Formats: sequence, structure tokens, C-alpha cells
Amino acid sequence: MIIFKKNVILPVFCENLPHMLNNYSKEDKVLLAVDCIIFGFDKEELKILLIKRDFEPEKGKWSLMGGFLKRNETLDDSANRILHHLTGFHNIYMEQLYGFSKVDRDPAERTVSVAYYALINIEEHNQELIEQYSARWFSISEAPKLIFDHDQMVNHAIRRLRYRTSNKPIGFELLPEKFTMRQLQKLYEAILDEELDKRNFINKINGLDILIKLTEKDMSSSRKGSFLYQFDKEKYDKKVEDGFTFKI
Amino acid sequence: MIIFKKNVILPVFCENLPHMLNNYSKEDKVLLAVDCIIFGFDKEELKILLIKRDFEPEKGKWSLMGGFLKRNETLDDSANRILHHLTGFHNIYMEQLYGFSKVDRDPAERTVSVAYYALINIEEHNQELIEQYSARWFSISEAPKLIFDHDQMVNHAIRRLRYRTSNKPIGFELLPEKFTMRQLQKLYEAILDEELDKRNFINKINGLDILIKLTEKDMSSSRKGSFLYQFDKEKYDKKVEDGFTFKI
DNA sequence: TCAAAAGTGTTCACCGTACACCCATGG
DNA sequence: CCATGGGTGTACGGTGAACACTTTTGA
Repeated sequence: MIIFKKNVILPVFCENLPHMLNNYSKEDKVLLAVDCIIFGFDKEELKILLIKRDFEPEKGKWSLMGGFLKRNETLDDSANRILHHLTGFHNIYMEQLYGFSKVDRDPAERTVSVAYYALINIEEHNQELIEQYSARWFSISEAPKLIFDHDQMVNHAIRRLRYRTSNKPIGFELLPEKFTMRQLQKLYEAILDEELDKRNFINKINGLDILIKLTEKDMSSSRKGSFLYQFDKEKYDKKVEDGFTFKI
Repeated sequence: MIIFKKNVILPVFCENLPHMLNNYSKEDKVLLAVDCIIFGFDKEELKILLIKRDFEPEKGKWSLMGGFLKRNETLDDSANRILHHLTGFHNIYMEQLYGFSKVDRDPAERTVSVAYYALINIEEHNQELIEQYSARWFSISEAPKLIFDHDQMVNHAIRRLRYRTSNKPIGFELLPEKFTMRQLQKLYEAILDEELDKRNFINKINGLDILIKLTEKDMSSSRKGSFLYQFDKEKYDKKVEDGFTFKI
């Protein structure tokens, strides 16, 4: 057993340890950026929304949508603000990903960037705003090379999205409110990048018992038409309270 | 009363380089802290290493070990530096957790903190350094209330540790090089906070085929003695290359 | 000889997966 | 009437979980 000395504060300070200073004034400050990987789904493919950067450095190149943290906002606030600017929406699903901090990641100035990923219903984006930013949806496989370490951020986001969709029902954020089983399956196939068996998929989803089957049909995809479903958030929340864990 | 310097923005860089058309100069800069949740395991319980803060604000309270990011280092560098100061070791297993950014999280000054968690072999820590910092190991359940949002960081770290130990063999970082099956099981029980069946556990571990069973026995725990094992990193790495995924 | 921990296999239930045919409809 | 996508159920194997007794040896 290890014996600890209690309450001993040695007067000898380790000089190069920042926390030992009695105020923060000597510490370096940095610019803190927030960059957003914005995912959408267009019925077949997983896409990301990129902007054409209109300022130096790297002007004219494709980039994630980003901005800098302001003094009076949290990182989440900042990501929300950035997403709002580009899409016009509030309450977008988003999650903090990771902090990227290579010293020379931005050649203009030392900047640390915290990446967020967001999920939006691709049908609802605001076309005007997107044009204002020269933004464009790219399927993941056809996306251009991005500036700085943004490609790395995107890869990180895809990994996280895969993990997250398999234990939280966030996939629905990428779909319209009403969707067919087929669309849901295609979405999961796009995210997981693998084909799924139709019957097993439907059995699994129905087994979760968190969808409402509507009487309406979507007649656009076939002659027979396919039933529309809705995510039942209330039911899901209740089940989670009772110990249910989403798993797909 | 100590007066802290406010966030003074010095737009020197950009003013001296007018050809660089970036608009970074108007942006706020922040102090970027790195705080480390350091886990250890003492054969029975999962523990964290806390320090008694010896400067204002919150002097004398228990806190995570932390520091500030320096201009010329990455977040990982910074975490490594901080861990090295407290433990004397390099090459400690660590992983970035999450960025905490509540505007008033540190009452002294606007600070964003990126939390890291680290795993160390509790038997190898440097007693002198730990005393210098008035540091102490606390079992998770008996840890005191921490300053700022550090409790939240710890909770986050425990969740991540649980997840990570179930898909990467990082548990071994917390054990001595040679360990018994019993110790390994106790470790997993401590991390997952649930009891495991001895036979099932051993079958599962043996099924992974990533341990070397030594001929040595640990005679300290019983009259019969129990065989010692070692993690076979080479074998594990080879298996991973061949598509093996650790899962426990 | 007894106490205390080490070590060892089998059975069963459930879940994930593979797999094929009929239905409804518009053209 | 036919082409197209929609919708449905079962069988099998593998994995995870439950479960109890023997071995060793120092005191």
C-alpha cells in the first residue's frame, strides 16, 4: 500500500509548469476555429457540404464550413452559429468530434480547430445561402481535396458517424420526416458502406419498435407504392428511460 | 486581489503582412488548457490521480493535472508534457477526449480546455513528483469534488475508457508487464463496474489468442499460485493487420 | 485437514444471417 | 399481362451466458 502525505504543499515550484503560476497572463493564446462536416443524404449517397473559400490563405479551394470561436460563446454555440449561417436552420443535429492542433495546420497563423459534424435533411437546405457561399454537395467518394487538415476531419467524421448511427437513432436526422423502409435501408447502407439484406434489415428495425407506420404510401418509387414511416421520438425516449438501448 | 489581463488582441501579425488577405486579425483568441484524467489500477479499484491546486483561483481544491497549450506544441504534445511533469514518464498511453468550453468555466479568465485521459501502471509512478504536486490517487467512488468542470471531464473519461477497453487491448496499460488472469479480470470488472464470470472471461481472453502464458507463477495471491501472462503486442498487431478486431 | 484461490467444460437460449417467393399496380 | 419494386418468414449455426466441482498447498 502506498502511503500518501496529505496536505503537503512544497514551496518549491516547478518553474516550467504553467499551472504553478499564480495567474494566466504569461500563457500563449491561440485562435480557436470550429469546422463543420455537414452530412446529407440524397436517397442514394452520403454527401458532404463544402464551400469554396473566398479569402486567403487557400482562397478558391474547397473547404469545410468554419469560423472562429468568439469570446462569449461555447464551442457548441459556435458550431450552431456556423451551421445557421450556411443553412438558415437552428436545431441541427451536431456533435463535437475532435481537436486538431498541428502547429502549422493553417499557414496564416497558429490555429487550433475543433471539428464538429452535423446531419441535415438535404432536401431542406436553403439554396440561396448555399449559393452565397459557393457551397456544393459532394458525394464522399467524389469530394475534392480539401484545404489544411480538413480531409482528415472528414475521415474522422465518417468513422464517428458510423459508430454513432449504430447506437443512436440519428440516421433519421438525414431523412425527411416521412420515409420508406427502403430509403432508411439505403441510408444505412450508405453510412456503413455495405449492402444489407432487406428482410433482416426490416426485421431488425421493426424489432426496435420505434417507428410509426403511416397509412400513406410513397407512390413515386414503384407502381405498388411503399408505406411511409415516421420516427417515434416520444416512444423512443420512453424506451430509453426504461433501459432500452438502440443497436443496429 | 489579483488583476488578470483581459483578452488583449494584438493584430501585429496581420498588420505587418498586409498582403495576406486573411481576416484572422479581428478574431478573439483564447487560452487553451489541457487537463488530464490519469487512470491507474491498484489490483482492486480503478483510481484517478488528482492534484491539490496551489494557486488561485480555487487554490487548495482538488483538480485534474493540467496546463496550457504553448504556441509551438500540439494538443498531444501538451498532454504529453503535462503527464511527463507529473509522472516522469514518456510514452504514456493517452487519448484526446473532448473540448470543454463553457464561457465561465474558469472564473479567472476565458479558457477552453481540451481533456485527455491517460492510463498508467500505478506501481511505476514517481513518488517524489507526486508529492511535489501534492497529488493523490483516489478511487473513482471516493474522489472529492473537483474544481470547475473537472468532474464532468472525469465522467466523460470513464465512459470513453469503458468503450475503448471493450474494443482495444488498452487495459494492459494499467497492469504490470506480467499479470495474472485474475488481475486482468478484476481490472475489467473495475472498468466496466460489473462482475464477470471467471470461466467465461478466461475463455474469451484465451479465444483472443493475444497473451503469452509464462511458466512463472505469482505466489503472492494464493498457496497454489497463479500463472503469469504477458500481452503479446507483436502477435496482436499481426492479427489486426489480418483483419482481426479485438472485442470483449 | 482445512481454508483459499486457481483452474477447467458443457449446455442452452438467443441473435444474427442466409435465403426465395408472392403481391400489387401502372403501363 | 408483364415488368418493377414492395413486402414477408423460417431454418441454422455461432456466440454469449449460466453454471459447479476438483486441484494445490501453506498454515
